[in-house]
Amino acid sequence: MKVKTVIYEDNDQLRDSLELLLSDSSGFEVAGTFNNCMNCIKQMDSLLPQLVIMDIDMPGMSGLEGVKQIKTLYPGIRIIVYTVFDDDQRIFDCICNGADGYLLKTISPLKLVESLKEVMDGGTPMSPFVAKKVFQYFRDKTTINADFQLSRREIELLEYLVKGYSYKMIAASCFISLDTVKKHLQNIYRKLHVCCGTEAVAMALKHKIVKLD
Amino acid sequence: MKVKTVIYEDNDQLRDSLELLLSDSSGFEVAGTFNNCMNCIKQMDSLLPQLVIMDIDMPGMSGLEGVKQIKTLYPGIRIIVYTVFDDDQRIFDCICNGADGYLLKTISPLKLVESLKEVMDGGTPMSPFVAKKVFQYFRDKTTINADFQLSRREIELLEYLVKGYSYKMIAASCFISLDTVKKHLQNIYRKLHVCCGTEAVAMALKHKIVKLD
DNA sequence: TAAAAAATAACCCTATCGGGTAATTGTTTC
DNA sequence: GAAACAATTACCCGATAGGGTTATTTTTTA
Repeated sequence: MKVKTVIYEDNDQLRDSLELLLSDSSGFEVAGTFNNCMNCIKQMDSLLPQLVIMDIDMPGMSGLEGVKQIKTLYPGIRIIVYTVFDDDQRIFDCICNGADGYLLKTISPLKLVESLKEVMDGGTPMSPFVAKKVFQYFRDKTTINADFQLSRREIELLEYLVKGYSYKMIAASCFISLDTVKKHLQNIYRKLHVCCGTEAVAMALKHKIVKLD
Repeated sequence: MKVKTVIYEDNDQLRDSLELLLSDSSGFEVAGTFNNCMNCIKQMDSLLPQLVIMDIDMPGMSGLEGVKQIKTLYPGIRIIVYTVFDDDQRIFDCICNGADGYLLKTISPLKLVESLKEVMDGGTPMSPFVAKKVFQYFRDKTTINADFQLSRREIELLEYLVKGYSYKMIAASCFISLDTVKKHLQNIYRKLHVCCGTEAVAMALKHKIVKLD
């Protein structure tokens, strides 16, 4: 049983090359090729493919929007983004909108076919450069950039503040006086270099001093 | 020039197999093999490898800790995590601590050697299952879970609040009266189901209504 | 064009916030 | 054992936050 595939690619030559490549490759059957994805939902309705190869930069509607629409209505259809763009924004947008793989056009035809097979096996193929960006993203996002030298007690009070507790509620929860709460918060604001509670909450969450569930 | 490699793996049989596999493979040279990574830094100091293959579950010190220590002192050494564990926590911890690849032990010897070559070419090899988890993580993390029906203006004011602006400062920045600011924030608090500014900031950041840089 | 929603503004009022100053008790750390 | 630090409490005081009520204008939507 061959994999029913639809190709979205606005470059005529490349689109024909892709069709030829897949027709030659045992395992794939090209059900349709289009130079834009403005009617992608209608095309999905009528062609019911198992796999979509999607370019990003196309006239009318971007491939990103196409991925979003198709995945919303047909979450089972596998979508491989195939593009020249390697910037963080587009990569992460496509992933978040449901792409099952992200391949740069620098990939060899052999690797491309391998990747298409991989995605039909439930895998998530991506170009090495994309994989690197994804790993880097995790490292950047989880690195705690600052040590504000807050004491254990101060962090505890800060957690209550993030939860939206008033000074009075914090005092009751910690079994300490209101004045002590004020003193602690005052020290916390000084250490965080902020001047009010709202800013302290933003700072605490930004630097992951306290976590949200 | 062969790639100088060190192997950390507490299963004696597997460790020997790995050494044999890499010795057979043109391109790699095993500089040392160990059944724990308690002295990994000293071993790095003396062996100065280009590549480390790291198991996670080892006696004494976990491979995760090993990755962290080695990457802190020798960021240039490539580290491939090679393990049976496929849970989110361990995968993401290893990535965040600097692993350059994450391979499950279900991988074939051929693919393993390919992946080691890939990482030395600057790539980031990972098992298909790991790639899937990573993509899924992005989708989960960026999905906005709630629609609070805030107007454009309300979101604008909320952004100022997150920055730590006082009501008065917001009024000045938006060129509106203090009373209008109060009214807007009152509506915002009602829509977010919170009762004060600090809680609103936490809610706004939690649900990504506003972003931090 | 009518209705609904968003944005604007004013007034009143009280609880809370948050800074300053000063002092007492335990705990670490050197 | 002295010194430094963390945690605690108290008092004073002014600015701010935030709720209630009412009303006008502008923009959006049906």
